[in-house]
Amino acid sequence: MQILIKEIYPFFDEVFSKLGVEEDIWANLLAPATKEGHADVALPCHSLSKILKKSPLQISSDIIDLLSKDLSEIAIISCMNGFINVQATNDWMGSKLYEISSDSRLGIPEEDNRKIAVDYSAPNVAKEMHVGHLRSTVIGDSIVRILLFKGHTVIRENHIGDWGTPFGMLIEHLLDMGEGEAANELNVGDLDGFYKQARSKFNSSNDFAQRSRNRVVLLQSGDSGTLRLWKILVSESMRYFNEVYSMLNVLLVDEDIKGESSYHDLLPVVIERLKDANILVESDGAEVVFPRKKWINREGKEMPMIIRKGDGGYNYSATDLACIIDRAENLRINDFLYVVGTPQKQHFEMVFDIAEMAGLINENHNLVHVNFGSVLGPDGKIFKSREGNTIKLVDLLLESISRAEATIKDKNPSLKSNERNKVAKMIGIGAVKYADLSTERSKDYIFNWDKMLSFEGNTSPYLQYAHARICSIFSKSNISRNVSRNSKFNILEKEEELLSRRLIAFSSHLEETMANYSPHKLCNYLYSLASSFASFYENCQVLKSENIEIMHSRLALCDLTARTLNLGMELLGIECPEEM
RNA sequence: GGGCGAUUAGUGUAGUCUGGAUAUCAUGCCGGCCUUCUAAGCCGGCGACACGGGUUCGAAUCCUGUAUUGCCCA
Repeated sequence: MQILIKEIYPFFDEVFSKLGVEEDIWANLLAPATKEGHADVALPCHSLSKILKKSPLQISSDIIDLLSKDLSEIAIISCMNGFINVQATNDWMGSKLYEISSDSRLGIPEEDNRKIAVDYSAPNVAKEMHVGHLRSTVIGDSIVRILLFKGHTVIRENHIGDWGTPFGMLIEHLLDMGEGEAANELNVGDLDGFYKQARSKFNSSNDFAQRSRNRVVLLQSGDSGTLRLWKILVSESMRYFNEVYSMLNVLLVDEDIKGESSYHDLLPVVIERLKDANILVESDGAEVVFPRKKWINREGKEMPMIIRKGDGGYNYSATDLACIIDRAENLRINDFLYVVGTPQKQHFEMVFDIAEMAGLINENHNLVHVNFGSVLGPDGKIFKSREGNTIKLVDLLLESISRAEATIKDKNPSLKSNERNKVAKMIGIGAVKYADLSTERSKDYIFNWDKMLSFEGNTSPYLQYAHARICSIFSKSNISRNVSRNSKFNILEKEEELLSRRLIAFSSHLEETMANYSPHKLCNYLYSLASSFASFYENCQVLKSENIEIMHSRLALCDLTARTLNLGMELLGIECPEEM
């Protein structure tokens, strides 16, 4: 209830200055109540006890005596256990709801524009997308959507793995197979099959292995014939990735692709910069940098970050540093967000440290590793199929859609089949995405069909269901959604109060969500909103209200709830059907 | 060996950054609610901060030790 805090702040300011308490002592104490049932906003007085030389109980009651008259329009003030409790009045909430409802942004302010790069998804050319890519893609996409909505300039960067030694072997395999045949296989999405065949030939045939090594040299020296073949691999893979992206309904498009190869020309610059900064040293034939923070390896020796290997090949770290130069100096980015798994934590700490040591970035740049945990199977190990293979992301999504479709058939047989197809996609894809987004991102989670597709608990189908029920009310009435946007909110029942409180809190929850790039906070909020709507729905008749004013007020609550759910879900990258 | 993280009802999960009241929510189990807007729902009950020390008026939250566990280290 940040809105309420803002509103009552001046009143507290006045009282505290009378009492002679400095602003920086009390200002942080005024915060949302820890328990929703107690109040909207609370101020614990215990720590003021030493300053004012009185008991917390005495202080809280003194303060409310000085406050209550002035605030009665906005909130009811009470005190208990040394806390001052501030509870918004229904009238005040009604007027806030009216303001929010008449705003197309639902009360979410735009922020001062920043230029932000979000690095996410990052599949590998000629390799299948699996659940490991799911989290990066889904979390990154939600963060992008929220930042855009908040008014920032967002550069999406999809760093596909399109360079390095495996490409020698892949190109040779493509030649063996014949271009047409290979393109075909990649196009139907059998990337893993293609990669595995190449890999097994590489392991079993010395001749093939030698050809592959020669091919890498040709590729890296820019041989035009080789580059042409390489481009076939890249473009066929991209075609396939785009299919997955469109299925997932994420924003990534071809323009967002930044292959490792695109930093190729910058790699020598990286070496130069590190040399200029006097931090590049030679170690075992490799060119390395020792970060300021010490890391110890298995042998107990201080561990450097390798920039360039003894054979002259560049490491990932070099590409990462090149990318930092590009962002800082060409793109002029303020915030760099890396949506990459937790196992890469040490890597990023080293890279960021070195970027700073080399002066590639300064205090105006904000580099954040938006890390996330792994998706685990039912056994608690990295998610694999029963045969021990990695599971293709497409198969996973298709299964989710077909499971959703079966449920719809069962629960709502009257839905027409073409409609059912559309809804099944929204529910099936939404379920997978929501399951991924709704848990605190740094934690691992166990992939569980029954749970994510359940209509009970904190799931996407539950939220979509709440939305569909609201749409159904409007379709049963002859009142349009627009009409209820001009209605007054008249809050009477306790279910209406709770729903109203939560509707008003949307903007502050979205704020918190972005403060540390945690979409799960938005999920939790939307779930609590849907849940308070469900109680309202059971206990407060809308279309059969006692009188017309109450009906219009309730319709307005329904409309605002649906819009909030819809916008919230949109920011997560999930669609809400009107009927399901 | 070094480093980083995790541990909250039977199960899952929020809260931990920034200490505050009776620890969130769900699932599960038990008991209620459909002649009324989608019961894919709602209402009520049961049940947890890994363990020890410290700091504090106050600790799930901060510090520290132990146990268990996950991940990273040319």
